[in-house]
Amino acid sequence: MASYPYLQELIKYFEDRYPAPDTELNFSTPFELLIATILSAQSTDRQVNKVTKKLFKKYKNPGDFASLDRKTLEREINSIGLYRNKSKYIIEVSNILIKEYGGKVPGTRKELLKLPGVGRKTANVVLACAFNKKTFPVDTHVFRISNRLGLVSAKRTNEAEKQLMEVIPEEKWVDMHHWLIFHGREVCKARNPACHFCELKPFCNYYKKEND
DNA sequence: AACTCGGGGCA
DNA sequence: TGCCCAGAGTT
Repeated sequence: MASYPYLQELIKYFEDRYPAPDTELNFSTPFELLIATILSAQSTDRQVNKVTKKLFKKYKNPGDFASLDRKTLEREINSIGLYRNKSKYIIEVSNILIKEYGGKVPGTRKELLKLPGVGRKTANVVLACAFNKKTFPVDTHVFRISNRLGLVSAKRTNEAEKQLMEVIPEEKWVDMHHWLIFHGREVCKARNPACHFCELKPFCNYYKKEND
């Protein structure tokens, strides 16, 4: 069992400083969570939340989306990047859910990954947040920050996923996912990270490397 | 492994 | 204005 020497300090730092994670937990159904997560690819939560708030007032279940004309859906979500692809995915997913899964979101990774527009990260978010399954969603931020902090040493997201699940206590997986994303977006950016502002320097391999 | 989708945020 | 991004699919 791997361990991380600064784990308790890290968790306390995030708990004290960063807002309670709510992005993925705010949706009332697994289906809404799935759609919102598909929409979130390469897009900020502000963009996505703005759209989903309106969208889910008009359309709530797979049936509402399955019969939708693509142009109509595109107009609803065109303030989000990649909106043509996403419209297509959402309508296709909705039809598959109706035909194959009785209108419900499937609860296994294998089934989720077969849905168009659903990759490893989206599947893991749905599994973790809607089905309480043991997964650790890894996106580019989680991957970058967990490597910089030495939580993992991984060249692929799948490796990082496994190592994070070994190092982080299970009850903190979803929180840590959001904390790392928040930290990655606001402070520990891919380029020009705000190290001067970051109190995690003592734990950070990236900072050490840049300053020796 | 590289390329594509894409509007909005930010320098 | 130009650069980049809370991914996934295609070639």
